[in-house]
Amino acid sequence: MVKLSPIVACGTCPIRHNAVCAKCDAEELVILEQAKSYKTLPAGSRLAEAGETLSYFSTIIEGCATISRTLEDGRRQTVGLLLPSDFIGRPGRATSPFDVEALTEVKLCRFERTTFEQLVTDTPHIATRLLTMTLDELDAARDWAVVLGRMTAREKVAAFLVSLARRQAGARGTATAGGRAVVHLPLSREAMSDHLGLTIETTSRQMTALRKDGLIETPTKREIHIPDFDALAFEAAEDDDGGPIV
Amino acid sequence: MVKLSPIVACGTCPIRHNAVCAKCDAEELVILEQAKSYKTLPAGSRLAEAGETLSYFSTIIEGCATISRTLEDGRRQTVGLLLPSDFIGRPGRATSPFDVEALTEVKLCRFERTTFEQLVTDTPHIATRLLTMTLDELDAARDWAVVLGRMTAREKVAAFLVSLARRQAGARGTATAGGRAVVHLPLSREAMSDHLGLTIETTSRQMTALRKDGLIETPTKREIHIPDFDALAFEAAEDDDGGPIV
DNA sequence: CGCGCGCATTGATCGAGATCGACAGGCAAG
DNA sequence: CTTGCCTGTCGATCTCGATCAATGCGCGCG
Repeated sequence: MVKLSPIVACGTCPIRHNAVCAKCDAEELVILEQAKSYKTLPAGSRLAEAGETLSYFSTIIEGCATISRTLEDGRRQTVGLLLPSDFIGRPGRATSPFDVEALTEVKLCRFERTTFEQLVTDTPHIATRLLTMTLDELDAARDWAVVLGRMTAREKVAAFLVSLARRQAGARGTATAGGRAVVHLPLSREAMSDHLGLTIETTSRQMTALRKDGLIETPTKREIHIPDFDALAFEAAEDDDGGPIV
Repeated sequence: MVKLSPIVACGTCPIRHNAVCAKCDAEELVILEQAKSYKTLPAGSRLAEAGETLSYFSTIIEGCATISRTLEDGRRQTVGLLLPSDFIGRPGRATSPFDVEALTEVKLCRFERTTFEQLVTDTPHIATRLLTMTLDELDAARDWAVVLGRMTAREKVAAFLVSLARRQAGARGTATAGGRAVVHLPLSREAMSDHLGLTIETTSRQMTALRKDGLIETPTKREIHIPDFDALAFEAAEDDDGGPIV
């Protein structure tokens, strides 16, 4: 029986593989090994284009990418942020209705889409694993809709930093609640604003305001220190369930 | 082999069942028949409360419900709209991070959650079916994030009416594109505003503005006629893929 | 009937965030 | 070094949607 723990270490990749693991199911690994390849792409690469057929599904090993849509008049909204261990691909679907774009250089562990699909068909319990991942993404997307629909600019920025801190802390296995936290911003102010539904000026102003209020420190533009994590989380107007938001 | 078509007619319910069908897999039906029950609940009923354990998963047969979150200070954001044939339940999870509330009287076809979970475990290809549904929900949630993040009040209202018209037309099997369309609003102005991330006043004003511009007609408050569907869709600033948005 | 109540609409005003403009710092090319 | 470009920050002003408030309207009920 395959393990369904959220992070599955694999002999080859340092990061979880979302479907298979050498330790639990050798046969599945064989199927995917022959279709697996590593690839590094520079910042700005289109990992997927809305409507275009994907050749590969991938796990992000390093770097950061966004899922976004651009309207005809240029307005852009990011609807998802992809960090290491996140999966790019929609089992059962060859295309995506959104663009996926690398914000930084990204290292990918790729699988040929058709082979991956075949694996899902042949070993149906893997669909259960993918279902769990998709439900997590759905929760995250809906959480973010609350931020987009009902929060002020200050709350949006705070919520973003808090959620990013949680995800990065989770990846490093360090704790966040209570004390200090450090966030590395893999996004430009523009990319942040696209995610928050704000302009870059407003995002910039809110960052300055949070700094002046002592809620964050900015040694460099891309590095954020959070002296009191709970205080920043309070600014984000979080409700009862303190789960991750991005 | 179970059919994976989007609508699966069942001998008992008039609406698709998302997992089983008498015509394709008798054994699965037996498992669920013993756990199946019909229930009608009045408007305002809580079908699920954030964090509370669900006893049943359900398919909506008639009526309308929302998936929403309420912040401590009272701000509310609807993150999903449930119409007939939609499914309430998260396979593999006993709780939901959001509230599900009936906006109108709803007729449900319910399954005991534990029995349903057992069915998913025992017949793994059903997980594939559920994965497809969840990916659709994810797309819809992200589509709506674009509306919440980057659209004006007028565009939000237009986008909502257009998406509702598409869903209702799809349920009735009537065409929309090109000509007239009729929408029945199952929501109050307040519920609409919660969904759109607006206040009721702004929603109301935009409705009158659309009426004065001849884009909609409002014989009653809950009935909307769309004389030129494409013209309204244009107001919604739709981009390339004209898929459903809610 | 009149009354109260809930929902929707409309008006007047306010303010948060967008917009427009200017400037500073970093950095690569010349 | 200067020049140009890109990103980020900050100021001034405008505007869209929120807020506060009043009115209309349908409906059940005493």
